[in-house]
Amino acid sequence: MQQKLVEGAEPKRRRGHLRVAAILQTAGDLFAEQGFDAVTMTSIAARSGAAIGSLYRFFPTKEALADAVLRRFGERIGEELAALAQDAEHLPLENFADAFVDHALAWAPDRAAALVLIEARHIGGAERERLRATLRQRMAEAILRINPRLAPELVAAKARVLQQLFKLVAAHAGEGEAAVRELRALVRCFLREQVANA
Amino acid sequence: MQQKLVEGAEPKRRRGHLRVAAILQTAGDLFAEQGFDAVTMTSIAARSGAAIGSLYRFFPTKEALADAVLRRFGERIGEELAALAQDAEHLPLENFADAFVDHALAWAPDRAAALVLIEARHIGGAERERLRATLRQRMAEAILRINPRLAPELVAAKARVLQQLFKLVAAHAGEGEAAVRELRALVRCFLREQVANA
Amino acid sequence: MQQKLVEGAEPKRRRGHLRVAAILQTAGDLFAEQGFDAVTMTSIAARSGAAIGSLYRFFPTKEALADAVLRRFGERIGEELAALAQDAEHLPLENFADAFVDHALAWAPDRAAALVLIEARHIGGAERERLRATLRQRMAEAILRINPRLAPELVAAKARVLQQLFKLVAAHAGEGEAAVRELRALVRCFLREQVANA
Amino acid sequence: MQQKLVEGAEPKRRRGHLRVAAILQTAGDLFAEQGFDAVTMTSIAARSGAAIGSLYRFFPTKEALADAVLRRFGERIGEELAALAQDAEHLPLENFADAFVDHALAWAPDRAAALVLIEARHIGGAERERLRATLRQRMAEAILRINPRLAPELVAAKARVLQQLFKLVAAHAGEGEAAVRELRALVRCFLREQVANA
DNA sequence: CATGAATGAGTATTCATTCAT
DNA sequence: TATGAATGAATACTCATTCAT
Repeated sequence: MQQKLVEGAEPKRRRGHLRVAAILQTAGDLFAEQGFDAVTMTSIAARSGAAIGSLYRFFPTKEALADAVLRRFGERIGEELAALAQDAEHLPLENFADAFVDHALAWAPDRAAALVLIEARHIGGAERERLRATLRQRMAEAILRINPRLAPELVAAKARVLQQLFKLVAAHAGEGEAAVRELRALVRCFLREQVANA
Repeated sequence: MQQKLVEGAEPKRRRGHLRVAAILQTAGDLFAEQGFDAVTMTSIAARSGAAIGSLYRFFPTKEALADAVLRRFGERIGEELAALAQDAEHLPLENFADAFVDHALAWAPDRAAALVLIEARHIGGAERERLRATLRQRMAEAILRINPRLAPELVAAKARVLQQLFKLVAAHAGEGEAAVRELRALVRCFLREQVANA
Repeated sequence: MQQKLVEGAEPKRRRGHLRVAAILQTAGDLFAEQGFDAVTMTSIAARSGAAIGSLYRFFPTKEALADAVLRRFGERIGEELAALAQDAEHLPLENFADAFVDHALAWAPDRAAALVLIEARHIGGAERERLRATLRQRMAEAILRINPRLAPELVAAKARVLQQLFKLVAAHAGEGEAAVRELRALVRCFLREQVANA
Repeated sequence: MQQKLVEGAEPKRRRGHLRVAAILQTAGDLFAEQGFDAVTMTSIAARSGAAIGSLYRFFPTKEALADAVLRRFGERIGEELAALAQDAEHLPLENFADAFVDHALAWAPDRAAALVLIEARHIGGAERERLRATLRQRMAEAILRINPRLAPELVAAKARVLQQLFKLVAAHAGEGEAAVRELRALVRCFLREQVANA
């Protein structure tokens, strides 16, 4: 009804950039702790040390903020997984499986916020789909590097499973040695039998 | 609607049971569709044909209602999984793996509500923990039936993985033939190498 | 996004009717005093003795409430003016002019709220247009009764002027004898020269 | 408003004047378009090309700005009406009536902003009263020129009516030939019977 | 002086829960 | 006992105003 003059603009000064980063971090933490709906914009503002008005200068709605959190997560994990996919070529299968598990465990804390937001029905499906597509793409790359002769539709199906395995491993973060050993074995089993020797 | 048949208690009690069941079912459906926070007590009442006041007679708070939904889910899947665990003794490993996958896929719709509620941080951790414990217990039984010589702590670790595999499979519901084949292979792989031959 | 169950429903009990009437009256007064935007739903609730939630049971938005105020005004003044238009037949021209002025002066306080709301850009044009059309219709009836031979397009143009004269007179409420005499003369002048002898 | 007008002040002062004029014009337009409350200081700044901070240098509050808009309108229409009042002496009654209607129609767009602000209860009654007094004064002058023998209190009452007639005519801007003819007749009727031959 | 980022009180609206009928 | 009208605390979002740069 009225032009949203600068709303949602990129911050122009360093202080703005720092503030945006702080807000995103805080928001991610809170979303992970309490879920999308339970988190109030006021609480995000308070915990990130910003005024409520400042929050809205950078993110015009709560959903836009959640979108941004998700996007930032997508960018960061996208890069990480690209590097991981690279490893699929150099590393022996066993070592790659271990690297895969290590990555998943390391990312577990950050995943929490992303999971909450992906599950939340409020978040624009666009951002969600983009993230999903990115992850699946990375998984497909890894699989193709391990076994380049696989048919495309098989790659797709296996990429989905591998992606779920990433989630599965992350869900075990902080469970102790025995659990990690089981996970390593499971991933190796999958990579050996369903990818390498498919 | 009917007031005093013969002596009151019995028919009333039955009516009450039916009403409670209807409410639980409706609530579960709505939670699955829209998430815990998005569902209003009013909408649950309306869709289940109860008055809002009646809702509060049976469940003193929204969280209590969610707890009850979760508990009912736990009871039902607990029984199902007990039966599944039984099969572990009679069936050859491959067939058990298939049965496991079939069960997980069949339960997928009902899982939706449970997942939403487990994720929701409002739900009393008690109910959540009880559900988790039940499921893990059933998984442990199945594993022990496949390989009774496993050490208890190993059984526990593997039960957790198996439980996550149940979730992983359920997450693939409606994904098509190729996906299901991958899942069957994955579960077989796990059962053969990490349970039977551990 | 979710069914608005009973929201905005007609009240079913007497208490509800009284409450609705009180709210409409209060809202009209406040709108007249302070203008649409300056009035808060909270202040309407407080002054009418209702809880804010009760306000929203009957009127789902602030605009809906304003619409209702406008509609009630339209209904009441519509009836009044219909009676006035009747008089155009029985009364001599001079007396009708006086009656016209008297009516306008009597309605002045109620007009304030209506004017504010008609001016407010938020109010649904539908309600506004309906009110305008009603008033113009009554004016046209009066004019036709005074001079039935007038061509339709002339009637329309003169009805608009007469309607504005109604407003003009109302704007003079509380101005004293001299002013009223001037107004009576003006209206007579208009009716005699531009309606009766046109 | 002027601080120390010795050196360097001139070009700055001129720039300031231009800027102030631009702001007043923009503010007037926006108030007319959207109403007092709906217009934001930010939007006025943006549309007038000024920084929000500059806006507040010239006008300490939103109401002060509205006051200034109203004052400027008063000054301009005051001059116009003074010229119109002059005509009352030279022109025959009929021609003066036509000039009156023409002026009112020509001023209609500018009136919009003034009307909005006069209606808005935020505006200091002082400015409002001053404007009203100016207009009534001009109308009284015109009336006295037409009929110098009228008693002062009659002049006052008739001036009020004439002022309302100005508003009434302005409200008909853009209504077509037939309407304008009616208005001319109405004004002539008033001037002839209630002023010239009173 | 000019700028526009930051502030936070204030607003419409929702919904879990209570309680009079 | 059943009902659903009433309650009001809580929440997302806006915008006049200030002040550090």
